[in-house]
Amino acid sequence: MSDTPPPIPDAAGRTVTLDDVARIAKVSAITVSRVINRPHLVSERTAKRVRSAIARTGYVPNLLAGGLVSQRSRLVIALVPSVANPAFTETMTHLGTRLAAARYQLLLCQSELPHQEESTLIDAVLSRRPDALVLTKPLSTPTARQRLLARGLPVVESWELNADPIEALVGFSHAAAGAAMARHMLDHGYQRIGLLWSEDQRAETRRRACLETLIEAGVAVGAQAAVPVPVGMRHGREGLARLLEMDPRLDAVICSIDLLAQGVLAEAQARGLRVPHDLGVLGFGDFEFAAHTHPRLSTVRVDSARIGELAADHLLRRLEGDKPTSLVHDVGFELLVREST
Amino acid sequence: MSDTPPPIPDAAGRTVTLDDVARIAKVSAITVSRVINRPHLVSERTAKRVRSAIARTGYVPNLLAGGLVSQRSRLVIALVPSVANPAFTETMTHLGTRLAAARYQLLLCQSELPHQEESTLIDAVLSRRPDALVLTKPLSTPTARQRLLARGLPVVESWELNADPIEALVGFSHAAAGAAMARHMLDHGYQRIGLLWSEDQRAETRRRACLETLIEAGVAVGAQAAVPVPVGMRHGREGLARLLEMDPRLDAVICSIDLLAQGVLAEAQARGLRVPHDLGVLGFGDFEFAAHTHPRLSTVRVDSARIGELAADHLLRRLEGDKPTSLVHDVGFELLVREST
DNA sequence: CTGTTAGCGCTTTCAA
DNA sequence: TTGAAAGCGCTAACAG
Repeated sequence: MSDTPPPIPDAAGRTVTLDDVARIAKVSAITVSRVINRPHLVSERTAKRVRSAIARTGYVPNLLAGGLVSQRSRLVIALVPSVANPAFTETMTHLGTRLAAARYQLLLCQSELPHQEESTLIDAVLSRRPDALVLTKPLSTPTARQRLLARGLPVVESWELNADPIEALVGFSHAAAGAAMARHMLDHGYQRIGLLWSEDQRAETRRRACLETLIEAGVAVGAQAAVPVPVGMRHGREGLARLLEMDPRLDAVICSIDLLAQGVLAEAQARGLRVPHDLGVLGFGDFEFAAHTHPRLSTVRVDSARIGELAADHLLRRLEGDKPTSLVHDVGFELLVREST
Repeated sequence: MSDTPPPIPDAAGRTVTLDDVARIAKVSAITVSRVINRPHLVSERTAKRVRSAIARTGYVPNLLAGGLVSQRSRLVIALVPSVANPAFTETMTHLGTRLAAARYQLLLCQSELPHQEESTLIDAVLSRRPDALVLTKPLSTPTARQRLLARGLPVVESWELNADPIEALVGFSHAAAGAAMARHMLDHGYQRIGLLWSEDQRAETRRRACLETLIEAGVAVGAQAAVPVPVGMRHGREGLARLLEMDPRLDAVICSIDLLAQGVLAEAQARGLRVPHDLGVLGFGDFEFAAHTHPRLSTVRVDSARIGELAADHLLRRLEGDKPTSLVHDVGFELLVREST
């Protein structure tokens, strides 16, 4: 059992500190600190000795202490409604990757757990003293907003393009997307359109714009149904059933999100309705599966990865000391016409 | 604009500290601390004054400082491969909810970002001094394991039931699940079975057991194909195509995960194969969509939520000072026979 | 029930 | 290139 080097925690059970390492390497504590954080300030000879001491002791820096004195935690916290929402995964992957490359750690906080109030949650997050925050939706509580403003913390709000960002905004116009969805259906000549929508603020913005465009064009909106979040395929199936009950002659359904569209596809199939011949189906989000359903789903693509990258870039610029330049970046969206419309 | 009370950060731009609050409330710092952390030790009269001072100043505690001295961060970090994997969402929601109820904050760390080495990642996580860790898969690096062991940190490994846990293990036997999947197909009389599998260690464990059971029963495994992670529906569609090329007479396909099975369903449909008549399809995971595909997908259900609850319970017990009782909890699994087999 | 003292582990600042 | 002193903001331990 001597092939793995012995662990050497401290002689007692005490956790190893910078001073312990310093003593072993016969240097001062600050030198050890420099080897870890600013190695270019230390001679290679000394650094080597220190690194060996770190390895032998299994020293792991205490960022609580480091962050307390330096006022930098190298921590970025991102709020996501829940990890169940596939919309944000690409954003988070790219955000995390880019931040990690700059030695910042991204940690995710689920914001839509039961009994969580927004301003309490923000306080809990701020109490960790992150260097920056990423929000996947804008704050609705004024006090929470003020906390961030007061602190001058770098913040990126994302997946939206509302009027009044705290500091930076990376997203797209949900209203424009909703209108584009309507126009697409209009172009394809659909006449009796049903709307299947999730009870979510952003989805609601898309729905309104969509409905307005449809009405302006004089097209009948035969039926509308709302489903609770978090949505699943189940709501898509049940939703189509409800819609068809309200108006059996629907020739198309627009869905607030691909998950619903997928359910609609399944329900249509179960009822022997041919898509797109008997029923056109349009989704939103371009989730991975959308390109591989049968028939393949027409949808709206949002560049989730790019949102993450832009957020990271802004944050990194801010963290390098740049002034809080207010940024509003529209990443746009793209209507993907596949086989379901 | 005077309906929202004025913010009052510090007179200067300095962030508000405990001492500031104490001065305003005319009490000592420790009393403010008590109002926040152990309110039962403070008279209601004093507490009231303090709370009002907190509210007026917008004070947000600094947990870096608090954690440094108290050696408790009230932070639990969970490692998830990536937020893209729906298997863990229920686990994380329930874990987070239960921990929050006990005043612990759960933060998620993505462990499968590019350029992330396991032991480096663990060190980065440990440097935040969390009070506990939850792993969605066991550590493979011996040094990382040792770090945790040495630190005596409460740790739950989950979604597995391997031989040698660091401390606690909540999961199920992937081998048993694989065998059960095979037996199910056998019971239904399938004769030429294809295996579509993702390149993932746990999936591989299930595949082996599945294959073994099939072979023991003397059933032909006509074809096998592996797909890279992260898997998507796309791999399911392409996978069935490859499988059918290898053996056009396949009468069933077992998939390592529901996402693949969903793709197989779509591809079968696109080719005019009727499920389950022409082709039986079995998935794993019982993701939300599985019950709502057409036909509904037979699969293996794992109680993801319960894993999170059990993990939380163990951690909470440990954090209340209990000895590191080694726990191995088998949550089992359930074969859900729906319409695709 | 409230306060005083000391110090957690680290980095900043200044000096050599 | 290295080090000494000071202190970040908070809570444990003890005293009153």
